Amino acid sequence: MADDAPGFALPLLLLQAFRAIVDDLHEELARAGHPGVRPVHGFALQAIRPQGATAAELGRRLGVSKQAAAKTIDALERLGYAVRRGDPADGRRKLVCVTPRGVDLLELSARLLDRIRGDWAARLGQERATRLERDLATLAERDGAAHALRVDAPGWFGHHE
Amino acid sequence: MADDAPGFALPLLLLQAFRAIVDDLHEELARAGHPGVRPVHGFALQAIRPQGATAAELGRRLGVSKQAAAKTIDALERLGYAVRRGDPADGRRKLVCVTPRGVDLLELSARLLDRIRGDWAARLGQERATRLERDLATLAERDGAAHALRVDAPGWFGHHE
DNA sequence: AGTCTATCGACAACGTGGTTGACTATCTAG
DNA sequence: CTAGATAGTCAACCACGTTGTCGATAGACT
Repeated sequence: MADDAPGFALPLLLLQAFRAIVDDLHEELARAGHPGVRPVHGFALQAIRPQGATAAELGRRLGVSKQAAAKTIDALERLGYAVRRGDPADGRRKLVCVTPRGVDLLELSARLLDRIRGDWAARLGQERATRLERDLATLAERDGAAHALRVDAPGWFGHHE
Repeated sequence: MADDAPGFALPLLLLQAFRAIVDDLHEELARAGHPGVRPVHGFALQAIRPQGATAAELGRRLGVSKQAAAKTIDALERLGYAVRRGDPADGRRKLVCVTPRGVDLLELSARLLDRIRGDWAARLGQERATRLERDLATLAERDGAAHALRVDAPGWFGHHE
């Protein structure tokens, strides 16, 4: 810290970069026939794939309650990206599966994110782009272990613990 | 993208790194006598400094409504980090000022963030740390202009537009 | 002065998206 | 067969944003 950037710049930069990428992605998704999709949908769809998941499983993967996961699934179902189907092997479970439209969304997102990554890799240079990702992975570690996804957490940012 | 990392890794990495830093910071803040403070408080306090601000100004700086800003100010006041005082020159305005405790929080946060930055700079090397920040700044740009703060936006991430 | 308009801060109502709790149905171990 | 764990759903609640409205004040214009 005896040198240049003050420490508080880093989290700002990370957040801004995250928002820039996600906003860019969803602008293009909207343009490409997926106007209603929100960031959380992509995360959830990713967490469902590839074998499907139940609401409780999805909740665990996303770090939220099964009730919250169920609401997200409701939204995905309403938007046509997922369907619930009963599990013949277990009467309690309802397997959530990604629809073809959901698969299309994920594949399109992957292509767009590759394109976005390609854009800044072109600006930065391939070598620095790769190193940026590697260094970010280092940053993302805490206590040696990778920080779990935890997109969630109402009030994580907000006014109360 | 003909090479290594798939594009979808990048936003994940950015988000995880952001959370890792912020969680680290607030763990230490809690240990150092600021247990109740949340990320949003630091952002707001920063936005108030150095000359103070009214609720409406703060809302504009943070990209939220003045009512939402007022609620944040309520929290800051309750926690002892800010005070509202009437403006003798303008009967409508109530100037929000950072208390000594608030200044202490900001200075401590700055020191801790410098320390956190120093930690990973030590792991990465000074040169790469500096370049990481520079490259992140490039990433954070959209349409040439820096992405505004916009910590806010209920449902930006969530289920509806 | 008087009036029009913009702004401040506050109050209320509402919406979204998370939470916990309770309940039933079903699976599984003993 | 029974006990306990677990799936999903319903209901209540809470946090944190929103918009709408309102009275008070400031400033400009007649």
